[in-house]
Amino acid sequence: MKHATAATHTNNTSDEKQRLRVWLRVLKLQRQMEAELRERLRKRFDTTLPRFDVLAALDHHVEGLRMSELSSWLKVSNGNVTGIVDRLVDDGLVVRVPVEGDRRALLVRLTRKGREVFAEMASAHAGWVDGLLAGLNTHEADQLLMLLEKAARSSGEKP
Amino acid sequence: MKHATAATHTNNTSDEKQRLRVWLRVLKLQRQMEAELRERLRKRFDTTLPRFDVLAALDHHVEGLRMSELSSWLKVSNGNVTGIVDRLVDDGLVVRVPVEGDRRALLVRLTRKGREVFAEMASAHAGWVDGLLAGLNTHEADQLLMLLEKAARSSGEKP
DNA sequence: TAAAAAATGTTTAGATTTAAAATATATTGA
DNA sequence: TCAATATATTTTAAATCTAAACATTTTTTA
Repeated sequence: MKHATAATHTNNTSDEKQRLRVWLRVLKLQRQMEAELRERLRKRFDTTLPRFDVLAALDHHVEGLRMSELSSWLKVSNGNVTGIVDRLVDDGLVVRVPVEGDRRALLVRLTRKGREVFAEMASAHAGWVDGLLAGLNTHEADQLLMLLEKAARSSGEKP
Repeated sequence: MKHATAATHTNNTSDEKQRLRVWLRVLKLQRQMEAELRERLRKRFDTTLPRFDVLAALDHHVEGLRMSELSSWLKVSNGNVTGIVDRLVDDGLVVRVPVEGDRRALLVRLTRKGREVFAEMASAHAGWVDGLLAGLNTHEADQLLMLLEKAARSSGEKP
């Protein structure tokens, strides 16, 4: 017996185009929201998104993170984090603490001030995101969560 | 008669958290895919994502785009495009053409070489995206498209 | 029509970003 | 031990990015 035609089992052009559209729409949403959030962070807190991201990561990991853990958590390059942390140290929001037993490594931790400042920012930020995505009801947000998770898993496997 | 409780009609904390998770997952997917696509563009074509984006925009608009149209189409800042186009001009992939009747404006257009080079890149790029999102079937991709569109519309209205 | 306002693009200053090289420290193996 | 290797971080070079300042040109308006 013959197999079904290729189109039944493999990707055809229209599927490829559809997935490309998905990717372009992810990009569009991300850029749109990121631009809005960046502007609000700047106007209200005089800070930037990368700094907020670092503070969020450190707030989530109360015990602190090594530089390399920080960069892999944020999915940015290693050297990148150095400059951002430098500025946060200047602002007194984080500190670099030597790691006992490994003089190569440094633990980055929030200061008390850093924790306080971040709490304020995080609250505003969550409200902004909630407002921007207010057009999605609970069911839609659930579905989106699930599909995005599946997409991320897919794109994370392949490479 | 008393009104229903607030939770019935307004966003509660759990909804806010859920929308925040949606945003974080959009970010994660975008960063993951963008990192992968950037690396492949670099290794295979020795180019960058921003340059690819400009070429794509110009390929889509055969008649050419003004600098300001280009930056608003790509949703990046005005001055940003200047440098990227500069480099593409150096590479002979695009040209700046004066606009008749408005000596302030410049039209950016692909050269023949630019069109040829982009065609190759675009084909590979579409294949990469398709591969990265291969874990989504047609129905899921459709749903994702719809939900992302709705999310983008929502986040685009508020501001 | 002359001055003000708006539009277009570039330049500038500062921050972020990656990839790659450099530096410092730790671990391993002969 | 001590050289080779691995790990952690910083530094560097080049590109990108935003916001704001700037120069030109066009449009509006008084």
